[in-house]
Order: sequence, then C-alpha cells, then structure tokens
Amino acid sequence: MKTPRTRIQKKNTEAILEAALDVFSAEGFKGATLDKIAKRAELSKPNLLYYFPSKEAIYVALLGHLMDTWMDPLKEMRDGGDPVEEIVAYVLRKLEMSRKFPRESRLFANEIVRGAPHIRDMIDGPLSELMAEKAALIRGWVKAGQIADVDGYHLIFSIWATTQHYADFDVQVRGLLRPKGDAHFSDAAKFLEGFYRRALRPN
Amino acid sequence: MKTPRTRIQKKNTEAILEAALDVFSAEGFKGATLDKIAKRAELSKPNLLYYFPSKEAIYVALLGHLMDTWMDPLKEMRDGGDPVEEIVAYVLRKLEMSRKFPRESRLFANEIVRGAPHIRDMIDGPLSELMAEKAALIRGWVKAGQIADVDGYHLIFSIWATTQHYADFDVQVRGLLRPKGDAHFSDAAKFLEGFYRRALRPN
DNA sequence: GTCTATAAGGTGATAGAC
DNA sequence: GTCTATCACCTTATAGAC
Repeated sequence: MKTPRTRIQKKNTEAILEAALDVFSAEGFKGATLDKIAKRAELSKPNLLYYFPSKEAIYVALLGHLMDTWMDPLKEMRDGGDPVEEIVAYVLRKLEMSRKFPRESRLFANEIVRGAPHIRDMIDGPLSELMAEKAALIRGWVKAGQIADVDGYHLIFSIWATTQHYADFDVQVRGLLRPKGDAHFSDAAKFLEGFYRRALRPN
Repeated sequence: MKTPRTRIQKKNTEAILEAALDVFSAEGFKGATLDKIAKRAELSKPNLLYYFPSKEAIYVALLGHLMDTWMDPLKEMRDGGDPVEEIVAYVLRKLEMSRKFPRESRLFANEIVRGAPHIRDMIDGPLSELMAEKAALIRGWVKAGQIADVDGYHLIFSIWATTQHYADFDVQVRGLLRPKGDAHFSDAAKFLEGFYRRALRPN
C-alpha cells in the first residue's frame, strides 16, 4: 500500500480497501476481480494498481488491516469479576461483531477454509500467543472451581464457531429463519447467553 | 452427468467426482480449474467434458450427490429415550462427520459463505422442512421439561457450528493445537459432550 | 471414447499520452 | 495521478482426427 500523503490519496486508499472488502468477502480471492473492485471504488483499473502493486497486495493489506480488530474482543476477556460473566460477555461481544462486521468474518472464513495461505504467520504467531494466554486464564478459573471443568482451547473454538456462524452462514440462517432484518440476532444472543451460562456454571 | 453404463464409465465418473471434491473443497468454485481436476482424475481435460458438459455441471452434480449424506445425521435424531442423550449423540455423530469427511464440510462451507448460489433451493426446500420438523421435536422436549429451555433452531445452528468448525477451520485449529494426526478430535468430543450435557440438563 | 489443437473470452498487469 | 489502449496469460469449451 502507498503511504497516503494527500487527502485524495487517503480517500482513494480507503475506498479501495472498502471495495475490496466487499468483493473479496463475497467471492473469495480467486473469484474477486480487479474490475469489480475498481468499479465499486469508482476508480479505473490501472488507477487501482497505482495505489497497490497487485491484486494480492490489496488482499494482504486488507487482511493485515483487519487482523487486530478481529482479535480485540478476545483480548478484552480478563481476570477480575465473575469468570462466567466474563466469558458470557465475550460471547456477546463476538456475536455483535458478527452482526456489525459480517463481511470481515466471511473474509477470514474464506481465507482459513482455503488453508490460510496469507495469514499462516499470524495464526502461528500473535494469535497462537493470545490463545495460549487466554487458555491459561480459563485453566486458572477451572482450577479455582469458578467455572465447570472445560478445556480453554475448545471453549474458545466453540465461541468462535457459534458466533461467527451467524455471519459466515448468514444465507443459510436467513433461509431457515426468514427473519426481518437482524431480528434473529437478539434470539441468538438470548440462546447463547443461557447456553454458556448453564454449561459453565461450576458443578 | 452421463448415466454410467459400462464399468469404465462408472469408474471414470467416480474418479471425476472424487477429484472434483478434492479440488473444489480446497480452492472453491472459481479457484478450481478443469486442469487440476483432470490431472487428479488422470483424464484429459476434453475427456472430463465428455462425461460432464461443463465445470459447473461437475460442481452441481457433486453438491447434489453429497447433500443427502450431509443431512442424514440430523434425520436420525428422533423421539424416544432420553432427549439429552439423543441430542448429545447427534453432536458426536456430526463431529465424526467432520473428522471423516472434512472435504465435504469445506465444500458446503465454501458454497454457503458465497451465498449458496447453487443450493438455495435445497436450503429453502428439503433442509427447511427437516429443520422445522426437528425444531418442533426440540420444542416438545422443552415443553415436557425434559431439557432446558432452548430454541430449537439456534440449538441446531450451534451444533452445526461447533462440529463443522473442526473441519472448516482445520488449519487454524491445527495451527493453535498442534495435534498429532486427529488426536484433538477426542478432546473436542469430550468437551462438546460435557458442554451440551450441562447446557441441556433440565433445571 | 479419447486424444491434439485451438477457438473464444476473461483477467492481471503494463505502456505511454496527458 | 489518472486515463486509454493493449499485452500476455490463463481457462473454459469445442472441433475434428483416430
């Protein structure tokens, strides 16, 4: 990505990333074309390639740009207060991310289903460390008898899975529930809250 | 798909579908090429197109071929016996599907993330009916006080999400757990079994 | 039924004018 | 910085020999 200097450059760079998020999340890396991204960003195709050297560069910039946002909700799960409430709060934050940022969720889903060729390093590095830290936190809660005996890794996997499902499989969820707008998200929140509360309650 | 008449035709048709499952599940519809499928099926590219009229025809045949297999575990969840055990058994069947058929899971994941352009009818038709039936079954169990008060649709979504996660996000799961082979699946089974049992236990 | 050759169209990226 | 024109490549699909 060209480091934006003028106001126009900043605006165009942002327009490109916004358009790229639209197209890559909906069609995957291969399915996306520079034509579609250019049209949505209201730029010519060569002009896209003035700001980014290649299609892959746009994709990588987008993933890097969003990675931190994606890991933030988990970072906020901390010790202090009631562990069950801490975990339930994380579940609800993550579900809210699915509601507000479904394209971002699908972008990562696409990338990981394909074997995560562009973010392997992120998974093996920063995400792995964050995961280890939070799994240890959960282990501590289990040992202190504050929550039921669960494995931290699989608990977090289950939270990712259940919440991202509403973004990644949106079409299926809507096809089966036929909700008006996002109405089903409050049902999902109610379900998940009760579910995790019961499953985590000690003894 | 050509209706297989000779032994050779049957063998080739199967080889094509097997190769197509490999390639489509790993690369998505757009990312897959006839070259890759032909090479893996050990046929020439025009020979592929002798058996199937187009790339899309192979893809559609594959999805149709696998749809029933994919819905079967849910069909087997029935009334009779302890409802909690019935649901837990479904969870474990579904997890076993993720272990044994990860490519199939990723094929559907790819398709649905992209908006399910080829299986919309299946979702709105047969799957919708099956879902309604099983949601009603769960509602009955709730009303009889045999399981905790949960919404059937969201319960089934959570089961799909948590179990398919181990197939669809396999790379991420392995990157974080570094398991030997499929060793982590028994941990996942243990986690999910305990989790659903506690969450569903009435009062 | 299976092959080689190739048509036809799309796509990422570059050249060069302005 | 942005555009028009275009190249080089890849991919689906077909033609036609055997």
